[in-house]
Amino acid sequence: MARVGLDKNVIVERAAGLANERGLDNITLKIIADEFGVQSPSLYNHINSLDDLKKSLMLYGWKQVETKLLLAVVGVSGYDALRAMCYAFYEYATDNPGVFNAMLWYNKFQDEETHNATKQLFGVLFKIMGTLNIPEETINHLIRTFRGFLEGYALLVNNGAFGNPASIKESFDLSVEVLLAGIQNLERESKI
Amino acid sequence: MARVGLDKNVIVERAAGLANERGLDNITLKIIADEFGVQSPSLYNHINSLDDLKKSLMLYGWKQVETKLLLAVVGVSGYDALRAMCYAFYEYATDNPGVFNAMLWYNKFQDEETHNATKQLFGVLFKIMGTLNIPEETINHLIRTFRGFLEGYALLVNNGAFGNPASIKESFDLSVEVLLAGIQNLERESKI
DNA sequence: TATTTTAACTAATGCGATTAGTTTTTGTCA
DNA sequence: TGACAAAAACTAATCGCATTAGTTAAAATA
Repeated sequence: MARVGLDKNVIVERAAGLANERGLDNITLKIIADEFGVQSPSLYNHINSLDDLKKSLMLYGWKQVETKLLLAVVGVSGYDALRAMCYAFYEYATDNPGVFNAMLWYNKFQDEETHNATKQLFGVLFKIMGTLNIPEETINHLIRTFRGFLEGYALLVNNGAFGNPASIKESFDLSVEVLLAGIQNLERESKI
Repeated sequence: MARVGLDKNVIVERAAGLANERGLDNITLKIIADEFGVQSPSLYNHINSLDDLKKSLMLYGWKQVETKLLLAVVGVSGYDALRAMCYAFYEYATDNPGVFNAMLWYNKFQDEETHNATKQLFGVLFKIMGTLNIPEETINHLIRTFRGFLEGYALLVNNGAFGNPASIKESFDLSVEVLLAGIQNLERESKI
């Protein structure tokens, strides 16, 4: 009955690793508990439920993504900054498929905490697109455009939905250019 | 012990309705069996497992989407046809959130049967983009672009990930125009 | 009409999340 | 230092679910 020194952070981090290895849907409290050499009910001293743990996983992921994306735009501006953020997000999502799934599904938990996890990220996006003379309302729309595409594309990649693996990177490259060119085009034609 | 007259199709259709109402993750064999006034093990005379049922749900969804999208492009061509398909897909995905989830997740079951469910759809997409003078290889990339965006955006909408519901439609409208303009732009600059 | 097949049934297993109640460790305060 | 309170582990038990095995009755077929 020696204490292991668990706490929520440790559990979330281990769960993140397991989710990435085995898939989010395949992790159980039993599996996590075994990792720590502990009985599964013991985890309830640190978490409220499996759903609670998955929500923590979601927040953990968004915080990591935020950090990664903010780093990616240091010293870059305009369309290049947007491009860099797309690549950084894609890299995180495909490197961390389990955590990414939690980020995806648990959008439904959107609340104050979630909001805070991505506050800076939104701030930076507004700044970047602001320098491109895109009005605020349009920026809100375009963030959704990128988010939809990036989450969707990464999800398809992670689930092996694309037959030919060789060209997945090329498809992503082209997709990003299409999005950026589309924004430029609408801007030029003053449709934005 | 009167027979109810179940078969796989009936079960799949009922499961589709339940999934749309309650969410894919919340349907159980018990719930489906109750709907038919039958014990849950009885379902095993018609399906192999819950996973098998979800796979059927995925195929069912893709077939419905195919039909809907093919209808949407009757009498329309070029970029207008692409636009029409985007809207048709989005409508199906948001009208049928449960089935759409099955379509999404069960990409991993990609096999001959799945392939057949969307064969015509791909054919039509190639035809449409072919008339826009887009080379075949690029068409393959662009289908992925659209698929990523459409599935991702619909997923975010279905999960309530966007705060302000009022402007969700506007964001979609703009997103589609960005994509179409992006393709046009790259084409004009001969980058495709 | 007899027989085979099919589709329902009941009973049972096993797994996972979760809860309740118990014991032991650890940290705190007199 | 020693009692005590809090925290973290434990065991035992419940409940709901998917799934399997074996049984019975209805339908289809010969």
